[in-house]
Amino acid sequence: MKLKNMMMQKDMIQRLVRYKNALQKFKSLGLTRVFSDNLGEAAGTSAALVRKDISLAGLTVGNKRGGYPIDALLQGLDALLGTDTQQRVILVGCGKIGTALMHYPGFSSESIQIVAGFDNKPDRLDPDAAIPILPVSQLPAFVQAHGIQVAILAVPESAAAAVFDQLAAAGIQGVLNFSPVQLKPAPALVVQNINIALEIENLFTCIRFNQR
Amino acid sequence: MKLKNMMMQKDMIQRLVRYKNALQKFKSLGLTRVFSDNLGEAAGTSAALVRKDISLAGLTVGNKRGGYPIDALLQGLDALLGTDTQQRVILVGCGKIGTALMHYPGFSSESIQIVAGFDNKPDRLDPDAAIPILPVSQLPAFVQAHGIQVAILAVPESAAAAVFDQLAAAGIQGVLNFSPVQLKPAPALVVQNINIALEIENLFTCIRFNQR
DNA sequence: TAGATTGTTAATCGATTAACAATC
DNA sequence: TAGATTGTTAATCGATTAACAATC
Repeated sequence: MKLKNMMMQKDMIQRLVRYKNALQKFKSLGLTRVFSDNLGEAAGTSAALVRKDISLAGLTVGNKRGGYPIDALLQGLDALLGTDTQQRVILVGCGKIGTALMHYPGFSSESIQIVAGFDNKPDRLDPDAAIPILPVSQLPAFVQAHGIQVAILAVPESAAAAVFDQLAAAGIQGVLNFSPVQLKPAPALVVQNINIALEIENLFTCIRFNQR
Repeated sequence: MKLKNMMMQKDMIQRLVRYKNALQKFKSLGLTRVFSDNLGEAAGTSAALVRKDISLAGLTVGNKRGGYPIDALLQGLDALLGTDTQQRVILVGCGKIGTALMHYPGFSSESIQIVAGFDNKPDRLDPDAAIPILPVSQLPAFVQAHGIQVAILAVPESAAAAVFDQLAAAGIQGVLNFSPVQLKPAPALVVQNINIALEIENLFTCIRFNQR
């Protein structure tokens, strides 16, 4: 169960997480084994890459004939990626997008839990709600008290850079950034950007090129 | 103003759009020229890649000494990427995420406009609102009547595949997919996936690897 | 002019794919 | 056994970077 390749980059991690999700789906369907091409299709990659990834991750539980046993592979992936304990997250910025995320049904199924929201607008605060909404000033203490590692950043563009600095200072290690700001890549702080407007612009541009 | 390289892939288009946004920001700051390294930093790439992209896109308006004139470069990019006319989009699935997107402030600034929502739950319908919410059954007619090319897909996982097929059948050419489903890549239909839960899982995994 | 910056070519790097021997 | 599928190595492919001549 050792990595053959110490350096495991974002893309591969992303695929491994996809494999895990796909395997869970297969398992819930009652299957016990998969072939590399099934898994590849389900995860949106090629069979060759599935085999390569599994091999590189040191999870070679495959059988040269009968494919991969789903349970063993899932176990290996869980051990590698971390057991799916509740993944607690805070949400910074409780505007429209933020509040929508607060009750996003897709989270519960992945055992992701938003444990608190933070905002600076007084009328948005609600310290006694099931998911409390607190002033940003209380963020560092909360992060430390609860050992929070990951934050969702859903503040307006104008506030993004400053709030990001506060998150970094508070010891946050991973940020899912919904603001259209290119955050400075502080080392050892993982940032994942989701720029919705940009994605739509890209779509239009890709379409335009398709038409030529 | 011709492409030197006919094949222009998603990544490069994405960067070009980023350059455009960055240049607009620079311009609004009153600047008239930029260097490749400024632009690279603003767009989150390297100076070398900025020069390469600009060259490959056939936009060589640079000056071997004084950098790029912002206006000329913007004009070239606009011609290449398409003028920023209003980019009209429909929204399919008007749950929490959907309604949040409906009034997302980041869209207006990019001249993206959601012109209608579609849903199947009767209590969500609202045909007379500023942004009407219509039954999905009316989608094909609407798409055709208004020449809609791009749809945002924000329906629950269980409905995603079926609705996607309807979109394809209706002639939609680009889909921004918020559902966690790997949609089948119908040719000549561009799909951009945003899987929020997956991104958060990735963050946790990356963090875990950082800590080793 | 001297210095700086582009445009472009060549080198590198890494990721994906192809292919095939091993083997269940 | 024969057939099929993995695990792994070698080949390919493409994207990024490095470097530098051209030149403002």
